[in-house]
Amino acid sequence: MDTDRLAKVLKALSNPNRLEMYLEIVKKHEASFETGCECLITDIIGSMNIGAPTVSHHLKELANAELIITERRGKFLIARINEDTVDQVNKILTINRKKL
Amino acid sequence: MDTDRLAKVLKALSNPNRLEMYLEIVKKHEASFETGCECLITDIIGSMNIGAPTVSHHLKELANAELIITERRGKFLIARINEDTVDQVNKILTINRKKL
DNA sequence: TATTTAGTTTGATAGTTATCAAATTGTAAA
DNA sequence: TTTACAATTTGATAACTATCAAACTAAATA
Repeated sequence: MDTDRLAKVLKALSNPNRLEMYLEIVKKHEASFETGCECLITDIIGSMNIGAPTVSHHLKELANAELIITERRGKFLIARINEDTVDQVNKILTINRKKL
Repeated sequence: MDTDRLAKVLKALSNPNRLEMYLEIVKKHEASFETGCECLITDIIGSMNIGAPTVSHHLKELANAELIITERRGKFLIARINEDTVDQVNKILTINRKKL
């Protein structure tokens, strides 16, 4: 991942509401290993203090940055984490300390 | 670190030029374990395609986010990484996978 | 088919920001 | 003390963005 691409990913996470959404999706993602549950967008819209159009906008930003993948489940929309992107970001941002 | 604070840190890294500066400082920081060298801002100003006022502005954003610490060395300015902040950010952004 | 529910699109606005040129400050060297 | 170098401040501008209301589309259900 080059610097421009990384900057775009971080920009997608740089808005407080969007970051909160992302972290919520991560939480559901982590829990899903145990529960098998999926992250319903309708719950996010319900729990946040911003309107549906804004949530929709933020979702698209996160998907555009390839941080999440969205999918329709009948009437609902679900979001999943794109672990690949997250792992790459973490690798770049980690400080390589002197080997002991 | 709460969500708002994290968003601010990520915002500081969300501009391509600022991110490039930051990664440059990290690189010098990592090398310094071997070389003992410090990161001179004058080198960054010389190597980037933006003017000194913009570099100065970006530096302040990075320092404000507590990602770096700046210090005068006579005529020059040096920058150091604030490992604490970086470690905290990484911890939050890492996905906790199911234990085997 | 009519109605409700879930989410999107569009258009507008207020606020933010990256950048530069010009002027300025602080420090060292001649 | 003059000169040169390093970086900051100020003021301006163009571009971007978070948000909302209103209108819309898609899917399920009555």
